[in-house]
Amino acid sequence: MATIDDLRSVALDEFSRAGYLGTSVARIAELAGVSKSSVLYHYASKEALLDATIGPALDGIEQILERVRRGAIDDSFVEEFVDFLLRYRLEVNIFINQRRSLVDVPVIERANALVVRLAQYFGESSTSVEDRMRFGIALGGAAYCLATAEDFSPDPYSDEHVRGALIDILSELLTPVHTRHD
Amino acid sequence: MATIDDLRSVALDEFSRAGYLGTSVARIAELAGVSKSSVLYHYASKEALLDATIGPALDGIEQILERVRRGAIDDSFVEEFVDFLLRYRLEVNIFINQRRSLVDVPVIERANALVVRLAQYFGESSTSVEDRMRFGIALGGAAYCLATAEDFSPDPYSDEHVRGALIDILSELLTPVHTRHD
DNA sequence: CAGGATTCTGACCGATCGGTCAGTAGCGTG
DNA sequence: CACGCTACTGACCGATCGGTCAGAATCCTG
Repeated sequence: MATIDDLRSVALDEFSRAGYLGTSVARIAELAGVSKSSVLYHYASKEALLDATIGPALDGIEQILERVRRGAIDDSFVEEFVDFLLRYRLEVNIFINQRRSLVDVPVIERANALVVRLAQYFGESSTSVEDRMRFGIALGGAAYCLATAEDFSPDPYSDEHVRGALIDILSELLTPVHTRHD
Repeated sequence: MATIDDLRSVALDEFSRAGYLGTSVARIAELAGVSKSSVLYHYASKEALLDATIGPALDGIEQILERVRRGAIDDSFVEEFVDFLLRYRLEVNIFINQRRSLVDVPVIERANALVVRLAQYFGESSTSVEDRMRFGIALGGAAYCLATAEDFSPDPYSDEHVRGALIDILSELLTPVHTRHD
């Protein structure tokens, strides 16, 4: 169904731009060119729509977690992580920036748990404050940067350009101090 | 008046935690132990309360801008910038994470303009994508990290510890590539 | 104590919210 | 054509939103 995908696409844009609480079901319906009732026909509730919107991105995080769990964090991991951020930039922006205001929403709690688990992998090798903050800055900063890039620059940069820059910066950030000082 | 300051303090916490849209005037009144009418007696509107909440932090940004305009960005600038982030961590978190969902609020538009101006100072010396992203990651990442630190770690680190780590990380991030490669 | 200003409150308002429901339009198949 | 299923809609609901207002409580000062 084209409508279902359209609704999810519209919801993704609006949930990221105006926020989940700042986006009404009627607004999504208006942007998609259907009635509010039609939105709630395809998706049982506004929450179910959020679920469908960021669900795939959460599955992507689980894949990354599985990969981290198996092997160590090497250079190719940063590359894969950046590709994930680029692919799901709006979804990541949603559950990074709005997770604290949507504590009672199940899918957000799932996102919270995943992010915490991911953060733990970075924190367990080194319990220093700085290394923990490096991961937080990398994640929160990249999410902020990718979602608001068009606000600061009129013409968006090419994805390849942004990808290269992000890999450089995040490699620098996520490489622990003790390995850099070898 | 203790009540007025209490209300602003409560509003600061809630606007940062649950978001401006996710915080009702009644909720603020409940947390402050007064009636909703009393809140709207001291502050003409919910928007005026937001104004009083993040206004001082915006004044702080203007001071930083003035300093940047006068002199170059040196090591002590990062230190001052970190102190600003630590002092106004909740306020910064509010207008960094919610500025896109509150586009019609005047005080948020003021914050937007200030952040854009600050970003321009970093972008004008180098128009490269990477240098622009470095500033975005530093600002968005630090705001995210400082506001959500307690979510990931049960016991908060001391401010001095966080301050030192943040200065290290942001110095590394904000030092342009061309100077590092000298 | 008297009285005016300040502080505070409950009752109420229109608007908007997410969600329900009965009903209809369209479409493919027998 | 007739049937059944999917897609869709307008009307409506209770709840909550920000905000208003008349009046009560409190406080300060003469």
